[in-house]
Amino acid sequence: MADQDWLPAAVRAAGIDRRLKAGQALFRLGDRTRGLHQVMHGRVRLVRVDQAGREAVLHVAAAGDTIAEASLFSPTYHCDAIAASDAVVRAYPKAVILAALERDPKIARAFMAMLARQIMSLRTRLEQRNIHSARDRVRHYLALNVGADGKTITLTGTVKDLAVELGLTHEALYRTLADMAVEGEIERLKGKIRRRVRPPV
Amino acid sequence: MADQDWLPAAVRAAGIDRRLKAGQALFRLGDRTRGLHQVMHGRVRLVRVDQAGREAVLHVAAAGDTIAEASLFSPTYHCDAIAASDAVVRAYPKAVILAALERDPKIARAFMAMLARQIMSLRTRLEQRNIHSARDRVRHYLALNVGADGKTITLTGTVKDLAVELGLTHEALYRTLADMAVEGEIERLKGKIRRRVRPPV
DNA sequence: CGGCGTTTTGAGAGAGCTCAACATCGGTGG
DNA sequence: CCACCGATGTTGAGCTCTCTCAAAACGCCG
Repeated sequence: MADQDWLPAAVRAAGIDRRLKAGQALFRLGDRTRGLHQVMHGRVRLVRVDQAGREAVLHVAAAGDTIAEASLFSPTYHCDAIAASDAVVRAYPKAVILAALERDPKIARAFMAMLARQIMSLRTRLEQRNIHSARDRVRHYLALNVGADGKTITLTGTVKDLAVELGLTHEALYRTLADMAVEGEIERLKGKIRRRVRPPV
Repeated sequence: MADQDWLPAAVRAAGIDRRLKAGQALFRLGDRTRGLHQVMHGRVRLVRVDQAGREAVLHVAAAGDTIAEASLFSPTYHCDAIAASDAVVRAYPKAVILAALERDPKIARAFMAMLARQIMSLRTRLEQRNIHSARDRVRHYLALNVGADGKTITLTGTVKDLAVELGLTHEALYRTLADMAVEGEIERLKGKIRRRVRPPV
């Protein structure tokens, strides 16, 4: 989640930085929870791997985001955290965070609000996965990620990454984007997609 | 979430009951949030409806569960709540809840833990939706919902309901269950499914 | 320039969806 | 008590869409 502002200065001071290479694991499912992590630089994927070896991306944390807030209340992590790029992650000891939450209702409230936002975000993603058509799934994504102008979407990574996030194969996504571009529903720019409000007939 | 125990007696006393008929809406996406709801009797579905009219079930709350915890921090609801059966729902005013959370760190902590559990549960469902094969999706569900004996799963509703929760058509689910039963992977009982550890060759 | 990952296009197959028909069960009312 | 009715449960057949496997063009970086 982007809003890490609830972290009080006293807690931030207790953070310990750790450097990760792309592909390196910050923690694995089942590991004992050490505390709260905050991405300082780079990006970290939260994933679960099923027995077929398929990766389900639960969340992609960018610089500023915190990771594993839910694990503060759990003895072990419930997913893998893998660096999506070279990254720097700051760890805050569990006890320090919990103490801060106990002490200051304002901090606690901000934390709860952040958890609540995560719940809403996860529900939105669950809704997205209920959409069967690749095109509609893309439309859903675009609608939720338009910028302030209401028509430009900035891609956070490669199209391949987006495919994983959307739960599509990259081929299917490429084809869908190509079709939509041909039909004038979208324009494809460098690292961006522009939605056209009215596709030309 | 099943754990509503964090609700202090003072707050519970402020609850106002409301009776819903099957299919009736408790609230709709976009409505102004009034507070926290707790299902006293019956079941309530949290759903989002896409433009194609397809319903994505985000959560099914049973008796004792609370609803819309996340909406305490949001001005409007972000999904629909529809009674899945005749139901009784108790509403707690937002201000009362927030005051209790502010006052008592223990309550706050219990609330945070519940939000955290919801996040984990949603992530598990997201993982489930990443499984393509109907059979593997059923297996995933069964594995996560076995009872204490490690092999019996109690169905909470109809098979049709389960199909919706799994994101499958009811036909596909019926067929999958039938196949699994024929091959001896499961046994189907009245309202229950029993997993067989070793399918006979 | 060579290598690697992304982007792109092609062809085929499989799995679930859709439409359709029918069986089954529980409740309701004559 | 039985006929009726609606919803659930069940099975069939065809189709569509995405996945899978394959191959090639492109772009970037050492």
